[in-house]
Amino acid sequence: MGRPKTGHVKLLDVASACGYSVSTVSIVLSEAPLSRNVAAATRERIRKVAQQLGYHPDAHARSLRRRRSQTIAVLAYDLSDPFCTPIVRGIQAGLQPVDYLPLFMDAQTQRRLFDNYLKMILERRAEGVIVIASWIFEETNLLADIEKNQVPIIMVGRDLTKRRFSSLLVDNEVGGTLAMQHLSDLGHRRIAVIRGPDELFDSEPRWKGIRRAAEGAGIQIDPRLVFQLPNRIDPSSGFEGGVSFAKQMLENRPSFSAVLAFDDLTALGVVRGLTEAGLRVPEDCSVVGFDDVLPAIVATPGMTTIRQPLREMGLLAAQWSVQAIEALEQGHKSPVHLHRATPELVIRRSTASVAARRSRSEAKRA
Amino acid sequence: MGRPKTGHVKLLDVASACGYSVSTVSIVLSEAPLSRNVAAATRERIRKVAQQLGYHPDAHARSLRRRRSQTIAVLAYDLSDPFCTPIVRGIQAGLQPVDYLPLFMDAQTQRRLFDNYLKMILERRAEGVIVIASWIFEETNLLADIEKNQVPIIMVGRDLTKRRFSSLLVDNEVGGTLAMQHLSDLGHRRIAVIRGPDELFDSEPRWKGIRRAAEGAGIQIDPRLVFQLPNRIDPSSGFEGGVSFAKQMLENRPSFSAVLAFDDLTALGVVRGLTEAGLRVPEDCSVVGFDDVLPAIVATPGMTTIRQPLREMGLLAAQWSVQAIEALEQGHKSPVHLHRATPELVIRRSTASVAARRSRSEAKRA
DNA sequence: AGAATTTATTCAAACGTTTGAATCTTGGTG
DNA sequence: CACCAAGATTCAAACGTTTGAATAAATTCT
Repeated sequence: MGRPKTGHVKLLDVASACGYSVSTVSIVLSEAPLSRNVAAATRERIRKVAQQLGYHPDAHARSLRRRRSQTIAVLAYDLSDPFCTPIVRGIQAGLQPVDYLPLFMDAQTQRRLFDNYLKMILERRAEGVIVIASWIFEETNLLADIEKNQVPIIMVGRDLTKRRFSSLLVDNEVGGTLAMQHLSDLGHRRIAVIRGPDELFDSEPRWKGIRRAAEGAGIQIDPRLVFQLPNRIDPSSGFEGGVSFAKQMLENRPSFSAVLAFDDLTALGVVRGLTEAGLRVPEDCSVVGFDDVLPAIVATPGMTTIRQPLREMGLLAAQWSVQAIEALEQGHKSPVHLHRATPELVIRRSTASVAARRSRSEAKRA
Repeated sequence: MGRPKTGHVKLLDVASACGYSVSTVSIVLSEAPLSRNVAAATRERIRKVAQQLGYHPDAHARSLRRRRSQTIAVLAYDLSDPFCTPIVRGIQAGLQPVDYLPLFMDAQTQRRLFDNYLKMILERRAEGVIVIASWIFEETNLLADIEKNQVPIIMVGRDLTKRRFSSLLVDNEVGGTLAMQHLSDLGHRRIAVIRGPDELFDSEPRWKGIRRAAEGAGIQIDPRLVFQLPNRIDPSSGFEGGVSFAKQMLENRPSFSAVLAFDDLTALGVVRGLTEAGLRVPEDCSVVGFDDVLPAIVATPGMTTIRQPLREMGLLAAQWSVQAIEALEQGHKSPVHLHRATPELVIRRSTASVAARRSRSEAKRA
C-alpha cells in the first residue's frame, strides 16, 4: 500500500497490482498499435485495475518520450479585450476534438511579458503557436527564435504572409466600405470618421475602404471631421478616445449627422460623449462601430457595427495550426495560407435614416 | 553541425560544444546550489555558448526529474464571461513573479469539458488548481480525484470551506444591501427585483441583503415585482432575461420606479427592455446592476452597480495557491482560508433621484 | 513431427534533465 | 613530503513513459 511520496500512481504501480509487466500495461493503456495482440481478458483486467487505482499517465514523461507535447500556445496581445474572447472560443473548439491543449498566454501588451512567454513556449515545447496580434508588437522578429525551432506560427488579425506565417484576418477594406455605405444609404452626407492608431495594422485598409465608399457615393469627407486614435497601450481605452473626440467634434467644427468609429469601444465612447452633450443616438446622430464585441451588443441602443467572424477565424487558426504540425511531422513543408474573412454589416439601433433626425441638434449648434 | 531531428538544442549539445560535461552545464544553467563551486570563467563560457546555440531547457524533462510542473490550473466555468476577465488578470499578476505558468481552462459550462479538463489537470501534474465557479457545477465532488492527489484547490466565487477548500468570494449580502440602500436613498419605494437563478450560490445571500436593507428603510417589496432568472447555461444570456422581465414588468403589474437586477448583464437587458417600451433610464426608471463588468462601464448611461474587487480576488487566489503548494512541499498541511471581499457601490448614470422623475411614465401606465 | 507463423508478453534502451556521491585537482598545513 | 580540505568537475542513477526487438507459448502448415 506504500505509495512513494509523489502522490501519483504510476505505471509500475498498476503493473505490480495486476501482475503484468510495465510494458504490457503501457501498451494497453495508451492504446498502442501493439495492443491488438493483447488478450482481451488482459486488457480488461489492466483497465479495471488502472481505473481503481486512479492512474493518470504523466504527461511530462509521455511528452518527453514521445517528443510531442500535445500543446499549442496561444499568445494574445490582451486576453481581456472582448475582441479576443470569441477567437479564443473558436480556437478551443478547433483544438478540442484533436486533443491538443491550448496554452493561453496574455501578453497584456507588455514587451516584458511577451518575451517571457516566448521563452515558455520554447521550454514547454509547444508544437504550434497562434498569435493574436491585433495590436502590434513593434518588433515582430521576436518570433524568430520560435521559427528557428520549426514551430509553425499562425497569425490572427494581421497579414504576415510575407514573413511566411499563415495569416488570418478580416477584410478591413470591405468592412470600411460596408460601414460607409450603410451611412450613405441612410442619407448621411456629413460624416465624422475616427481612424485607428497608425501603429495598428487594420487602420489603413479600413480607412481606404471608407474613402472608396465615400467616393462611390459622392460624399466628401471633411478633413476637419477626421480624427485619429493615438497609439495607446490599453486597447479598451479606445472608449476614452471616443468620448473625447465626440466632445471635440461638437466644438467649432462643421456639423455632422453620423460618426464612423474605428471599433466598437470607440463607438461606445462616442455615444457617451454625444449623450453627455445632450445629443441623442440615433435621433440626432448615428454611430457605427466595428468588430461586434459583447459590449456593443448589450448596450442600448444596440450598436450598428461591422461584424468580424471572430469565432470562425479562431476555429480556422486552430485547424491550420494542427495541419501544419501534422505536415511537419510527415516531413512536408507546411504551406503558407492567407484568409481574409468577409465582414458583415449588423444593423442595430445606433444608426437611423437622416430623414428621421430631429431638428433639435441642428438648432442647437447653428 | 548535425542536430538530431528534434530541432531543439539540448544540454548535451551545449556540453560538447564547450567541452564540459552535461552535469556541469546543467548545474550552471539551472543555477543549482552547486554552481557556487563552478569557476566563474567556466560559468561565463557555458552561458555564452548556451545563448549562442539558442538552448532552452526542456520543461518536460525538467518537470519529470524535479517532480514539479511549475503549473497551476485555472478552471473557469466560462472564460468568455466578462466577469472572469479581471479575475484572470489578477491570477496572472500573482503568478508572474513566482514563475508559475497558469493553465487556463474554459469549461464553457459543459460537464463534458469540465471532466476532460479535470483529467488534463491530473495528467499535466498541475501543482495547484484555482476554480472560478460562479456558476455551479452541480456535482462538485468532481474535484475529489484531484483532492486525492494532494493538489490544493482554491475556490473563487463560492464558499466551499466546509469541503476544506480555501474560498474567496464577494460579500453578497453586503452587496445586496448596498444596492437597495442606494435606491432607497434616492427616494425609490417601489422597486422591482430580479433575483439570480437558484442554482447559483450568490443568489440567496444577495437577496437576503436586499431584503434586509428594504426592511431597514421601511420599504415593502411587492412580490409581484420580484422575478427570478432561470437556471440558464449561457451566463451572458442574463441579458435576454433582463429584456423579457422588463417587458413583463410593464404589463399589468404594479408600477415601479427602479429595478435592482441580479447582475450587470441582466441590468443591461432591463435597460434595453425599458427603452424599447419607450421608458428612459434613469429619468423614468432607475436600474442598478451587480459586478461592474466592462459592458456596464462603457454603456450609456453608465451602469450604477455593485463592484466586486475581482482583480484583487484573483491576485489573492494566486497567492494562496502558491502558499498552499509551498506548505505542502514542506510537509505542512495547508490551512483553509476564507475571504469575503467587500463590495463597493459605484454610482453612474443609470440611477437618479425619484424626485427628478418625469411624470411621463406615470401617465403612460395609469 | 518439425518448421513456420501467429499470438501474448516482456526486455531494455531511450527521451533530456537533475543531483547525491564520487573523482580529480590544487594549494596549504604540520 | 605525506595529508587534508577545499575547489572544480564528472559519474551514474534516477524521474515515468514508450517502443523496437526479443522471447515464449500456442497455433497452423507441410
